[in-house]
Amino acid sequence: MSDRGQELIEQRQAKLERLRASGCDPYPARYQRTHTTQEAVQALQTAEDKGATPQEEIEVSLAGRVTAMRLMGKRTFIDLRDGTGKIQTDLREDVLGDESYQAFVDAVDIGDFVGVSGTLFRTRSGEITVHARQYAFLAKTLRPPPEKWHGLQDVEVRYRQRYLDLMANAPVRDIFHLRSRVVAAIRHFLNERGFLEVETPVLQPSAGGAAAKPFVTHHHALDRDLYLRIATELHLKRLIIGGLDRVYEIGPVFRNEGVSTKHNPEYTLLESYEAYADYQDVMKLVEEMVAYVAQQALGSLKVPYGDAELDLTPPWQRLTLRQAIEERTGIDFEAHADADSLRQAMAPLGVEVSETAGRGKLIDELLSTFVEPQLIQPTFLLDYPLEISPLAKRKPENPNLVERFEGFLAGREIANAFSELNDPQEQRERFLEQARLRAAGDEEAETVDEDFLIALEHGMPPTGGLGLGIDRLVMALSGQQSIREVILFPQLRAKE
RNA sequence: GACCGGGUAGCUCAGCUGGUAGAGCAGCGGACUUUUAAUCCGCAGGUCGUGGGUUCGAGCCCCACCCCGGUCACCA
Repeated sequence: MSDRGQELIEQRQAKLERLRASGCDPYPARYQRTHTTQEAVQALQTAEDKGATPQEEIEVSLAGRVTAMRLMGKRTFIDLRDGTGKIQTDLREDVLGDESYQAFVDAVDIGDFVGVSGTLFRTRSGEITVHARQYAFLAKTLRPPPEKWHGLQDVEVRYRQRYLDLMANAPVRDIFHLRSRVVAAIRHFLNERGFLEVETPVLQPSAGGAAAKPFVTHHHALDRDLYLRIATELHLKRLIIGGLDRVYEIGPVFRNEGVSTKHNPEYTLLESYEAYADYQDVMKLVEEMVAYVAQQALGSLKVPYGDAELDLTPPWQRLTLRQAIEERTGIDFEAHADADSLRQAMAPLGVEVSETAGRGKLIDELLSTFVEPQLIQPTFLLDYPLEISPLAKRKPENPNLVERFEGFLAGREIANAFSELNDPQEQRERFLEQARLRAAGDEEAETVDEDFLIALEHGMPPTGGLGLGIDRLVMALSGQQSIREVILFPQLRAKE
């Protein structure tokens, strides 16, 4: 910290000591509020609407952070903000007394938490204001807050010290209020449909259910490595097997991969499983759920997106993955039965692909490069290649494809779902194929989960399963282009 | 991991072709009893990301490193 920064802290510490010396506790244990700032504003508006006369005074005690001060000699205006809003308070020397007024002015800083009690009135310019008769310091601050007008712009500080970002930037607060409403709406939607919310282990002996590298940790007492989950899928299916016919979990999963505007190593995933449903049923569930969430959280099914808008009204566009890729690249992957053939067909497109990529990886490359960025309006792509879908059930009429869809919105994948594979023998074969890929160097291949296979052998009903990225959904609904803007504490490199 | 851009006062930002570091807000002192980014007068405040180098002289040029952002790679 520079001398200047230290000087600003010392000035505030001196004020703190002055308060203490005068017998004032700068950090009292409690303060009795009668109103939030919002309630106080409403109280006066309600009284005015009823035609109250100015003589019928409304007494309030409220508390908040000082966000602005206008000192005018014998009178000082202070803006107080709490979690509900902001109100102006008016402190006058002739009301508080010389000594008390001066003590306040000498000690207060922007950022301090202060309580004020008095009566409500409107200033000449119409601002609802508390005419203060008493004040109390509730928490003295020792560091200066970000600048009031431009807010906090430095993205590094915004992410590392998110509290400053929330303090200074109202639109940031709005995003996280929105995020909370989104999650609440999802829970309400699923609960109403008879889904049971459950929690499954974060620490797992082997991490399965998705193609991703896990984080490894170690349990000392058991002296064994454990993995942070990369998905909740395999445990939720065990619950379906156990007879909990509709289950869901909302929680963090951890994937040991790079960060980008679309990826954070830990993110929040919704997974749901419904017995006796297939992927067509899940598709309807997703579009209805997202529409419901938007209506609840935003009050509209139309969401601004740049100059255009996203229209979430069901039904969403549906097309097969095969059609989508052929329309945008001219390549029909069904006409290329092996990786070499497909790689040759892709050569003119100029995409870089690794020499070792299998046919499924190549198809996925076509999807993510040429199709996904163009899927702005909500769209379902159906019927994915078997080799990149080891947990999904085959299409009866085409054994190379599975009953799987992904949902896209704002050019990003937000959902992935399938008719779950419930044939234990086929699941075992699929795992063994994954094990071969892993042995060949694919760190993201599924591991054979023997315990899960035993569970499947006890019988799982036909089931439709879903994974939906909460962060990406919130990105689309809030118009954000970076996942860091919708995660309170995104992953950053540790700083000395 | 590669490439591009960025890091200057507590905050927001200027800083020319290399010539002794600037503003606004915040702070401190003063004036001020209807302000709303209050206003007015004055003052103070800098390891220019870090470390080397070139130069008479570096915020600016060169090298290395750190951190952030973006693109790519990675990531169904």
